[in-house]
Amino acid sequence: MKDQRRTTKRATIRDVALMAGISVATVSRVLSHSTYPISKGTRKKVLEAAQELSYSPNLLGRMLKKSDSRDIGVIIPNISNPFYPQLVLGIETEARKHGFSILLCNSFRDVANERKYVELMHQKQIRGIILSSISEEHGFLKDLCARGLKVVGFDQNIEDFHCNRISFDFTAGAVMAMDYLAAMGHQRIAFASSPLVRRSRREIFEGYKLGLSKNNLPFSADLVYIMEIEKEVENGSFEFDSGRNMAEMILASDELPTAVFAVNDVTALGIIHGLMNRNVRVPDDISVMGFDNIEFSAMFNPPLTTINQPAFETGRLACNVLIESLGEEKNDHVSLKLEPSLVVRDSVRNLLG
Amino acid sequence: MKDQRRTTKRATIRDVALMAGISVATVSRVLSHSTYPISKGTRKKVLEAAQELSYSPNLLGRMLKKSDSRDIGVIIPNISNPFYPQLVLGIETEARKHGFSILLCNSFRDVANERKYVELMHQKQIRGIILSSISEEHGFLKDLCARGLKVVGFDQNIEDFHCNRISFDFTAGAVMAMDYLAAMGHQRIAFASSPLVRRSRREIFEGYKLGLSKNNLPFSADLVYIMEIEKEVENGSFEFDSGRNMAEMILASDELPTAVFAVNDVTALGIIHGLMNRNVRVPDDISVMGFDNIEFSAMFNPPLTTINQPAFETGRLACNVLIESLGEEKNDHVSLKLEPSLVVRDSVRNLLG
DNA sequence: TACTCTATAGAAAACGATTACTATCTGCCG
DNA sequence: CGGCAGATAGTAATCGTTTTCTATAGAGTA
Repeated sequence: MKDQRRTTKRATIRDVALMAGISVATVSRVLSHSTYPISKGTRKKVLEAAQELSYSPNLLGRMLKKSDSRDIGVIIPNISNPFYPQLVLGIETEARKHGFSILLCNSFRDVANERKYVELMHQKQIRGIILSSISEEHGFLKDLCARGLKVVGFDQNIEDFHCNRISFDFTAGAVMAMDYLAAMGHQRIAFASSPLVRRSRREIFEGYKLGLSKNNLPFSADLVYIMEIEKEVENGSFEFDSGRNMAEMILASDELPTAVFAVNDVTALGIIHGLMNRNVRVPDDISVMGFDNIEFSAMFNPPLTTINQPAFETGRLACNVLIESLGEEKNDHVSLKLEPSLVVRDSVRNLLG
Repeated sequence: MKDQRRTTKRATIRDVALMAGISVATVSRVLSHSTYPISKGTRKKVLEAAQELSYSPNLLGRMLKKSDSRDIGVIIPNISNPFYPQLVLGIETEARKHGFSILLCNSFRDVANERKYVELMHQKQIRGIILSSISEEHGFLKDLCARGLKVVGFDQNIEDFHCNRISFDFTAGAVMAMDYLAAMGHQRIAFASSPLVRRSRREIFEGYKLGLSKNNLPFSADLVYIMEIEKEVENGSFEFDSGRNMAEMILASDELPTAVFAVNDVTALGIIHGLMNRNVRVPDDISVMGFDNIEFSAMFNPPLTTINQPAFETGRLACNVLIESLGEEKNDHVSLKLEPSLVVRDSVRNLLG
C-alpha cells in the first residue's frame, strides 16, 4: 500500500526469492502449491514477500514449462446464430469448474478460417478443441490429433476422421414432429427448408419422410419447399426472409397443406409471418412447427411448437468429454448422441379436437 | 509424407536448425519473418527443413520472450443476452484483422467472477481487455492499468476510474423514442422497466422524463411501471415474463395509456404478449415501443418499433480503440459515445393519421 | 556405530522461442 | 593499403517458470 510508485515491471518469482532471501526453487514450490515439503518459516517468508511485491505468476512461463495451456478452443460457425450462445454458455459453465478458459473463434463458415484457427490454437499449445466444423476434409486435423490434440466435434460433417463426438438425433426429432402433427390429425404436411447443404438439414428431411411413412401418410414432392439460394450470411434474417417467401409459395399452391414443418425455428417464424401477412391465421388456418427451440420461439406470437435441441446441455457435455479426454493418454473416442424432445406450444392446431 | 510414424513430440526450432545444419538464431530469423538479412541459400535450407519436419512454432515460447500475447480478453455479463453475440462478433471481426484472438468470459453478473477473470487474463499476459463491467469498485483494475494493462469499458458502471470508454447515449435514445411517440399523437405514454439497478435503465428513464417535458407532456407516476424484483438470471425469459405481468398491471389501471415505452425489446415483447393475451391489439389499441433493436425484434409479430443500439459497431469500435491503445506507451484515454437511431416498424400506431 | 529415511533447501537445467553481441568476410573509400 | 560499413552467421543470454539433481541435517533403525 505504501510504495505505490513501483516500477511498471511486474515482480517475478526471482524478485520474490531475492526479497525473501530464499532460492527460486523453493519460492516456486510454495507459490505453485506443490506437494514438496516446505518448512513453516520458509513458507511464511515467501508468502510475505510475494504479498509485499504483489506477485502474480506469469502463466506463460508456467505453460511453457509444463507445456499445458489451461484453455480450450471453441470454433463455431457464427455466434449470432441463436443456437450457439447457449452452447458456448454450456461450455464455459463446465470449463470454469475445471479452471479452463475458452478461446472463442467464429469460422464464418469459411473452411480456410476454420483451418487457420485450429492451427493457431495448436500453436498456442491448446490441447483441446471443441469444433463445430464445416470443413469436409480433415486431414490436417488428423495430423494434429496424432500429435496429441484432443477434439470434440459435433453434428456437422466430421465423418472422415475419428474423434470424440457429441451428436444430436435430428432424424428422430423430425420423426417426433411428424408423429405429433399426425396425432393432431394433420395429413397434408409441408416441409420447408433452406437448401440441404448441411447435414442437419438433410437429416431432418430424412426424418420428415420417415415420419410420413411411419404414420401412413403419402409423400408428395408438391409439399416440399426447399429454397434454392443459400446465402452464407448467418445473421438469421436470411432464413427468416426465406420463410416468408416460402409462405407465399405455399399459399400459391393448388391444395393447401394443413400444417408446415420448418427445418428450424427462424424459418418457421418467417413462415408464420408470411402467412399472417396474407391474413392466414396460425394455427387456426394453418399449423406451423419449428425445430431447435431457440429461446425466442417461446416469446413469439403465437408461441412456437417445436423440437428441442438442447444447446446448453450439448455444450456442457462437449466440454466434459473434452476435459476428460485431456487426462488420458490413450486415444479412444467417446460418441454421445443427444435425444430430441417435443415442445408443445400454440402454433399447431388439433384437427381432431 | 513418408515417415508418418514420427514421434508425437513436435519439432522445435532446434530440430529444424539441426536438420538444416544451421544455427537456431538464423532459423528463428527466417521463420519469424524477421528483417534480418539472410542469404538465399540458407533461407531455402531452413524452409525446407521446417517443411520436412512440419515445424509449427510454439507461440508460448514466443510470447514469453516478447512478453506479448496476441489475444485480447472479453468479459461480458452473459452471452445469452441477445445484445452480446453481436458485440462479440464485432469485436472478433476487428480482432482477426489484426491477428488477435479473443478470450471470452461470462461474468454472470458476479463481481467475484469478473475480478477473477481480469486477474487471470493479466496472468496470461494479455495486454488488453474489453470489459462490460458490473463491479462498482475498480481499485484492482486501476492497479493493473498502472502496470500496463489496457482496458476498454463500456456503458456500465466504470466511473471511478479512467480508461478507454465506448458508451451509448441511452438518454438521447429514450428522448428520441418519446419524440416519435409524441409525433404520432400519443399523449399518455407509460414507461415499463425492470428495476433501475443498471445505469442503462436509469438513463433511459431519465430520457423518458426528459422526452415528456420536451414534448410538453405531463409526467405522471401512475404511468411508470417498474418491477420490484430483479432476478439476476439473464436468460431473457425473466424480462419477458415481467413484461407480461406489467401488461396486466397496465390493463388494470383506471385510464389506459395509448402507448407504452419499454426499457428494452425483450420487455416490450413480453408486454405485447400480455396485451394480446387479453385481446388488446397492438398497435391498434395500444402502441408499444422497445429499446435495443435486437435482431429478433424485426421478426416479431408485429415487428417492433424500437431504438437501435449498434451492438456490432460498438464491438468493432471497442476492439479498434483497444488495439490502437496497445501500440501506445502513453496512457491517455479515448472516450466515444455512440448515437441511437430510430427504427420504425409496426408496433406504434399513428393517432393523427 | 553405521546406515537408511525423510524433511528441507539450493543450483542448474530445462521449456521454445528471440535477440544482443560477436565474428567473419565482402567490397568500397580515401 | 588501412579502415569502415554491410551482409551473413553463430554464441549465448534471456523471458519466468518448473523440476531434476545434489546436498545437508536430523531422526529412526539395526
